Amino acid sequence: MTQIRVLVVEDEPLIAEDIKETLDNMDFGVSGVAYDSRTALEELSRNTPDLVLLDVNLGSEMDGIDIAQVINREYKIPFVFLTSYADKSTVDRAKHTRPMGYVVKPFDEKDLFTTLEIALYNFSMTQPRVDLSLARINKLLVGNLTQKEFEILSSIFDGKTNRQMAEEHFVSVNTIKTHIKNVYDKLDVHTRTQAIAKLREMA
Amino acid sequence: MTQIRVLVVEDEPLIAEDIKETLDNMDFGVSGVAYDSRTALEELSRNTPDLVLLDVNLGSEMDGIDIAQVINREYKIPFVFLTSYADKSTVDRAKHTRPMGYVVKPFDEKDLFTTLEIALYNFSMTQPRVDLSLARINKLLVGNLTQKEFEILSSIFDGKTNRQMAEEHFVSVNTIKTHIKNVYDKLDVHTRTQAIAKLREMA
DNA sequence: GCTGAAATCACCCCAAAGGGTGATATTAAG
DNA sequence: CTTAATATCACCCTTTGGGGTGATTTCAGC
Repeated sequence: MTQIRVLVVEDEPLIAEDIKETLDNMDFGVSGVAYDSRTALEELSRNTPDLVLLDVNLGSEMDGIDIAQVINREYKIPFVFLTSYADKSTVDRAKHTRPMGYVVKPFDEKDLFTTLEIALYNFSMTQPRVDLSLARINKLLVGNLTQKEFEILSSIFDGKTNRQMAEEHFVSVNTIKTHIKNVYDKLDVHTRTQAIAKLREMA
Repeated sequence: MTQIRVLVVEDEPLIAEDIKETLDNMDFGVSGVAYDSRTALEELSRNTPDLVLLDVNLGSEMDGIDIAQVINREYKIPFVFLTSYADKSTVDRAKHTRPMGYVVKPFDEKDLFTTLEIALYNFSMTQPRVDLSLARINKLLVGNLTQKEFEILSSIFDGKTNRQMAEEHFVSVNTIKTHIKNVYDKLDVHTRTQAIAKLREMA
């Protein structure tokens, strides 16, 4: 199973270890752990993950929110904030970075999993296509759709017609129809609106 | 403009007044304010609102969660919890009542508005038809769709075909098609998937 | 009692979507 | 090297959906 690669940015080594262990037992793989912002930025550029778990309060010059801004500007991958307490002004600042989710410490294993899952799903649905991670996200969340099938499903989600998709992908309408047929089979639906409803209920 | 009628259940008179003022300046009308659970239940039966803003911690025998259960059982209208602090076990209990949203005190005006809006929208989309309040919800959120048009739009959202809708509404497919045409005109779209996308972006 | 909005339905036509089958080229994995 | 998965396309046919027009009924508001 292709795993989602998660970068954990957390200055408390004990908590970081806890998270790492928890993630290892799920369908998520830890691509790296950073105890400070500098290491986090290095990890991002050298070993770009599919998702970042980001502690808001780091002991270093840059805090989690600063890193979030870098991610938005340069990497365009989803991230989820880790917070120990709900300081209102910090939460307000954090909100503006449009995180895909929040996890409150001490975290619950199941909650963590669900939050990451939903974060990935929503991200994949709302962001401009990020082909690199699409296949992985899809494998974890939707089932066995291929990359192409997933892209086409996303287009359906956006309200595109078969003709539009054909033009965008530089293929014939017949090809699009074939992909859609496969999607329907895999999702066990018969129309595009049913497919959309199915996606919604899976989120 | 037909207003959404909101019942405010909050034992702190000062906060209750604050909320009332805030709501009065929006497209929401306050149908009543209850300082305790008994009054809340009376208001619910005598003057049923479209939505309830529910403080979790009331000073009385029943707390907000108990009231939420009554609402789910007997009124089937959406409600949003008001909480001052995020006590984990309370939040867990609250979650099981399937609230349509949470507002944390001290609340932000804009947040309150958005939360209520989304609560109404999601409720209208996920619950079995609640015809009484649908027209109002629709007027506030969607525009000028008639009640029937809105119901049909909801069915499209659920992935129904025209034939299915016709059977459910005991009318001909032609009638359904006419309604759909009107919906498309009003939403300025041309296909059902576009209509769904439009609804999503409005939420 | 007239007006207008809403809901009902019937035609028409054409475009789009769905379902079945089969074929081919490429690539990844064993 | 062989196999399986993926992506590509064609052809068929049927169902569904979308657009245009016009008609009737009902009901609330003026």
